This record gives sequence, structure tokens and C-alpha cells, in this order.
Amino acid sequence: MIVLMIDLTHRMALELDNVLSIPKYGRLLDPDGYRVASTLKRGGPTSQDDPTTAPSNSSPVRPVKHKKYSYNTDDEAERGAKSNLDAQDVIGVPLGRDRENAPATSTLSSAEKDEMVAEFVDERDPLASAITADIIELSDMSEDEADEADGQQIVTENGGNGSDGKKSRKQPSIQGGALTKESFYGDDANNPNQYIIDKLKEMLDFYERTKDQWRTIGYRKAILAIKRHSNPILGKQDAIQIPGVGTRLAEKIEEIINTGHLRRLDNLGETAEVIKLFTSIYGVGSSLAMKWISQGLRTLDDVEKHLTRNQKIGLKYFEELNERMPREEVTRISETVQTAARALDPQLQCITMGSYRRLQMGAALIYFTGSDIFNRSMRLLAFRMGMRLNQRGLFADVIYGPDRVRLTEGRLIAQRTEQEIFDDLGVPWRPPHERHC
DNA sequence: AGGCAATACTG
DNA sequence: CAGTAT
DNA sequence: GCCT
Repeated sequence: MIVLMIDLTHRMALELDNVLSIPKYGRLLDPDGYRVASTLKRGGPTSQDDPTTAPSNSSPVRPVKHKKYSYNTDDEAERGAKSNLDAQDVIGVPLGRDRENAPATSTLSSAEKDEMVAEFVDERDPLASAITADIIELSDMSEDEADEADGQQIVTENGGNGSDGKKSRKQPSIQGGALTKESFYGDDANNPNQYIIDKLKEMLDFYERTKDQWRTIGYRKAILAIKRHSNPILGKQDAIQIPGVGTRLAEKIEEIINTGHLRRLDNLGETAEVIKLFTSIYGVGSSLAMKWISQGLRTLDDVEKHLTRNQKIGLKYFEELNERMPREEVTRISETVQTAARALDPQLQCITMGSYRRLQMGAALIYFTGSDIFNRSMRLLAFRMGMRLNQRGLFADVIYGPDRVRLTEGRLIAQRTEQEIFDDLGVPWRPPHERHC
């Protein structure tokens, strides 16, 4: 089957097993609506294919050669997968701010699309190809999932509830053994060591913007470890117990405990601020930032004339690229992409990745996680309990007629977390690898 | 002392 | 190739 | 930065 993975985040790549997302850039701020490039092929082994030749439905899909975009699916040829899209295709959807009424593109011929691709590539800023989506071939997805390809795979109804709005906003922690983001990383609000974490985070931010790749990793791991550590850290000895926290950090932690702040941090002063400012320009990293600082540059204006083409775009859209994309907007863009993609191939499974997916509700997680057998048995169980489970949630008080015909929708009783759905079904939560049946 | 993920695009 | 990005 |  073919899966379209939509990645709208500009800062985070998704890496999931063999599936790599294509690094692309946040959002497209082109004001004139959107267009879909259906076969935007990149370089590599497949680029010699005649781009004007639409792949034939009946011909076997050739093995995927470009490892960047997919992994090999040996049995794919035998199964003769039908799709207008190949695994190395990329769908790019430039999106403007005012795109609600953007024109539909589903009826475009492939020649027209290719023309658009050419235009897209030639005339657009590279940064403008904001939204990209990978076509990934997955050979191990179940029939069951394929059967469900009709509906919306992305949960959108409750998307824009603002829970994704702020930078470090977290959902409340949930109890039980569920391996959720919260239980794994800890919960800001309830963590007794949050003030320590905050200080260390500031250090981390600085090193992230400096050159110090390894210190960055050290801090990051330590902070993660402290977040998972639920007891209050009272001193150096406590701290150094935590794997990931060594002598140096333990001392800093003690200083934070005793004095409330870090002298090291206070000393970073202006430099840290300016580095932060400069590296906030998309395409400007620590090296350039430090170089500029050493040349006496301090403001965005100072720096303007030293930028490359891409960096100029980064500066032009400075605000937009540094702003977190509202979840609602992600939802909207996802739908746009999906509509366009399905027009090209109705069979497509579409999944929006990144932080959007991490906050995706439990019902959808269960669904995507599988296995098919597991999902079937969970749904059957729900049915027997007079309920209904699907990728949107668990519904109670569902009325069924003869032959399991469902007469009512029922009322939504659980959807946000896997845990609550399992609970309501009376099934002990189990980790994905134990969901074989 | 040496490793700490892997890979793509840009200029 | 170094820098920047995901 | 931390760990081996």
C-alpha cells in the first residue's frame, strides 16, 4: 500500500523506523494560494525517468531505488500495486496565508502538473516549498488498514483546541503504565525539579546556538533524565545519581538549588542574546552568527546585506518561521494536501507527521499502531459491550440492529489517550509490540 | 581519549 | 567542503 | 556535557 506522509514541521524531522521524512521547510508564505506539484522528482537514480510519462497502472511498480524516500518493498512488484504515484514522488504544496479558497487542482493532467513543477522549481524560492509530503510504500501494512482507506485518516474534529499552541505546553500526566509522551518525559507542571530544568534549559539553548554540539547533547540528555526523575533533587549527591548527570552538571544543579541561579548563565549576557537572534534566521547557524558577532554586527539590520539568497528569505519571513504553527492550521493544510493527494490516488493513506501526530489522540494512535488483528479484536470487544471503536474514538450506547447494523452513532466517551480507551474497554494497556492480537 | 545518528541541500 | 537543516 |  502507499502511504502519504505529510510533514509540516519546520524544525523537526520525523524518523520512524525505515521511514524518513524529507527535510523541508515550515510553511509557505506565498500569498497567491497553493498549487500541487504531483511528481516533483528529485535527483538520484530515478530522475532519468521521463517525467511526462504517467506511471501505468498495470505495470508493476519497479523496486524503489532512491533510498532517501522509501525503502525497498520486494513483494511490491508481485502484488502490482496500483498508484499514480511512485515511492519517490514528492508532493509539494506551497501554501499562502489566504488559502481557504485556493483552487482545486485535482483535475490537472500530468503534463500540466509537470509544468507546474517546473514553475515551482524555477520560480519559487526553495524555502517556498514549505509543505512536502513523502510517498512511502509500506509492504507490511495490513489489509484491514487498507480497507479503511476511505475515510479521513487524520483526526481533525478536535484538532484546534489550542493544546498545541504554546511552546512547552504539556498535557496532564496520566497514570498507569502507558508509555505516553507525558509519562516518558515527565510533566512540567508537576515536576518538583522544574526550576532546575528551566535553568539548565537556558544553558542548553545557549550551547545549541554556539558550536557546542556535544555539550548540547549532554545537556539534553541530562535534562531528559531529570524530567523523568520524579523526586526532588536536594543536592549534588542526589543529582549525580541520575544517569546522564555528571560532576559538572551536579555542581551546577547544586548552585541552582543554593542560589537560585547560575552565574555561568548570567555571564553569557549579550552574546547569547545576539546568537539567539541571528540563528533565528532560517539558514543561519552558529558559525555565521559567531562570525558576525566577531565583526561587530548586532542587529538584523546589520546583518541584512551579508545574507545568501535563502537566508534572505529566512529573514523576510523571520516572524512566520519562528512562530509555532497553530494546530488548526496544520489541520487545514493537511486536509488540503490530502484532498490533492487523493485526487491523484484515491487509495492513498495519508498521515500527518511530526508534533501533530504526537498529539494525535489515542484513538488514532491505536488505529495506526495496529496490529490489524489487535484492532479488530478491540473493535469487536467494543461492539459486544454496546460500544463502537474507530480511529476517532470510543463511543458508548451504540444501538445495533440485526446483522450488526449500527443504528446510532453513540456518544463519544474516550478518545484523547490510549489509556482511557483501554480502560473503558476493560483491557489492560499494553505497549505496541505486544499488540499482535 | 574518543564517541555521541544519519543524511540532504546550499553556496 | 563547511555550514545548516531535519 | 556524559559515558565507557
